[in-house]
Amino acid sequence: MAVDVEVLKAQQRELAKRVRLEDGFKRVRYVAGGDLTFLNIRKTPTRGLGAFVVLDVLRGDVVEEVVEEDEVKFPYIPTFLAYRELPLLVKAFKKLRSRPDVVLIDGQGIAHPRGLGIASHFGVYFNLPTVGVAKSRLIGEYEDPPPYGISPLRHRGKRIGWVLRKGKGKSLLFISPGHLVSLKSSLDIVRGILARGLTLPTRLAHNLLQEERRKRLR
DNA sequence: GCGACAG
DNA sequence: ATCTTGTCGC
Repeated sequence: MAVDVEVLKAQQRELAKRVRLEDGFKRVRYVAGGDLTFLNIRKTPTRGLGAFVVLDVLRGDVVEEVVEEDEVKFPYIPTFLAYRELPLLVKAFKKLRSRPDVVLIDGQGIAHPRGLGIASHFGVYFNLPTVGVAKSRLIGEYEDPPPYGISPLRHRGKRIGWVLRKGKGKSLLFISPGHLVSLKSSLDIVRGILARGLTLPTRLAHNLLQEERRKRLR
């Protein structure tokens, strides 16, 4: 039988009660970024690769990289992304020996119908400060931000995140707090990295995965 | 019922 | 997410 989404919704609502939007970090020096890729996206049990890259924002270099591989059986269902990607993200994160101050996850934080995007889910699971960094919108309304500008992401009248435009004619970035990070800090953390001319660790993890994927594809 | 819908 | 090189624009 298929997936019982009602049970998962109840679980998400329960976990969402644990999400805290007060800053729970002392500094933002070691920032980790996590992402996943799949060897064959058309099949649904498929092989997945998960990676984390830890960036030292102060020195501007990469401190640690890890990659893990596993079978991914859960399908992609909008608003239930974590059930597909969290297991491998958890496995990869446990392989890290350094302890990042904040973790960026590819996907939404609280900008989710039940307030529990994958970044929040991951944050509650490890009780660590997390921020969701997505390339497209799941929920919320916003005004198109000007080049190099930002605009708030709102849902039901309240702010749930930010939309950032890196440059002229460039694509958008959807930022939202995951867990133990305030709305303001979620934006400051991301802008702090970009302002130093650094690549977001989520992007570094993505790049690392593309290389690993090509290797194992032959 | 219809359209939207992270990766 | 993936399939895919060069190419147009700043």
